[in-house]
Amino acid sequence: MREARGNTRELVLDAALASFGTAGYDGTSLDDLAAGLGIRKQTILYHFVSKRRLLDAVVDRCTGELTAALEHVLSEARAVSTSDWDRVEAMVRVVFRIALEKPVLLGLLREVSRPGSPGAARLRTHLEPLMARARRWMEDEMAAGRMRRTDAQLLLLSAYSTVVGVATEIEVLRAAGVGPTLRPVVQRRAELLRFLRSSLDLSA
Amino acid sequence: MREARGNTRELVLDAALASFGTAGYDGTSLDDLAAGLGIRKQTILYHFVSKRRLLDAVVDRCTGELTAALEHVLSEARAVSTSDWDRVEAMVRVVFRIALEKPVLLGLLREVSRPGSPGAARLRTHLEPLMARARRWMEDEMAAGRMRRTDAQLLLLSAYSTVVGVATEIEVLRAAGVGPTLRPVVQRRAELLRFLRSSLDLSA
DNA sequence: CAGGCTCTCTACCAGATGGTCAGGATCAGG
DNA sequence: CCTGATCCTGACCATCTGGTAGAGAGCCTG
Repeated sequence: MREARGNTRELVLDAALASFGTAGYDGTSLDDLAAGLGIRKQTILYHFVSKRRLLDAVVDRCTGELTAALEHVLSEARAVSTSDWDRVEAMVRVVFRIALEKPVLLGLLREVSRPGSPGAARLRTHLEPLMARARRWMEDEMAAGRMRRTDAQLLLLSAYSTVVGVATEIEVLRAAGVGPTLRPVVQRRAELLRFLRSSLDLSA
Repeated sequence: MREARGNTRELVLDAALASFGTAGYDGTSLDDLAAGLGIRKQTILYHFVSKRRLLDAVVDRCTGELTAALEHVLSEARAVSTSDWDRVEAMVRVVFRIALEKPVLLGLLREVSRPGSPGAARLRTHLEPLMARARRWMEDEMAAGRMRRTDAQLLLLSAYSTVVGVATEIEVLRAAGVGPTLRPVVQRRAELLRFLRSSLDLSA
């Protein structure tokens, strides 16, 4: 029996992302995952050797998407505008857009960023270059006197967790029945930007 | 065979808190939990009927501790000072102190606050009265013109998630090897207070 | 001492879990 | 038409899971 595809891998990745992001890694069974796809568990194992490697593959794809989106918006912003603040704002916007369009991705991030979680290490190795790059940028800005001088690493981690926190909050709101209204999201984004701006103390 | 105690229940609760907070609910097995205590799993089930109820008990105790600490600091602050802002600040301080002293508690909160997690409902029922109370207070403040008029529920949820986010961040820092230095924590707390102050727009 | 209560244990179970193995179906190329 | 590669599956397995049944040990009370 050979179905239409070639895309089974992708389908499995999608389903795995959804399940890992909502039920968690331990809360996901290969049998359930397969059943949801009308497939047998052995098929999953054929494509991804083990459950652990399936998680790795999911993390790889997601961080890939994320960094690609960030790269894209960065290069675009660099082409159009000269202001550093515009670039920061663009990045925040893209993170929020992702959070709205693909909420499961936030769930996965939450699941996999727990210290001690399988895949936490992998996430870190993927995010490390981004962090390093941002840190270098901030240190340059500080050296040039365009940014208030503080601990770049700390501020960066703080900004990261705040952005992710706010984005996650959207999910909480949705779960609390606040509904798909866009207003609170926009409001929160504005507040966050204000906060970041004062933290960074950028001369716009 | 009867050992020295009567405190087995408490020991199990402690261990369960630690395991649920780090490995998660699904990632915790009663056998491992028992083995860590030099005990058989059936003893755990004797005290807490089922794994699910064990989680409930852990959540109950933790939210109990938390609300007790908040109540305490609130009543104390009310006795000593007259300023609303002092009370807010005192509450933030107590949350940070808890986060530093009992980091596992944050882990549990993180685990159990995931939408769809078992015990999420229970957490909500425990936190609801606190939230309602805070909302009433904020609405009073707004009515009296001492606070900028916005969506109280939204602002509250935002403040909650920010506080918890920052407190959790301490754990992330610790995991990243930033060490038990107090400086970043104090710095973050100061930033957070500044942020809350501007959000609330309290006339101190 | 008898009998009950509290606490912990051994023994056991049915179901689910991740994973292995061998084989069946389909297709491309020689 | 044969062969090998790709993709998928049924049968099977060892292990672990939460949970049950029952017994025995220490303790208190009548």
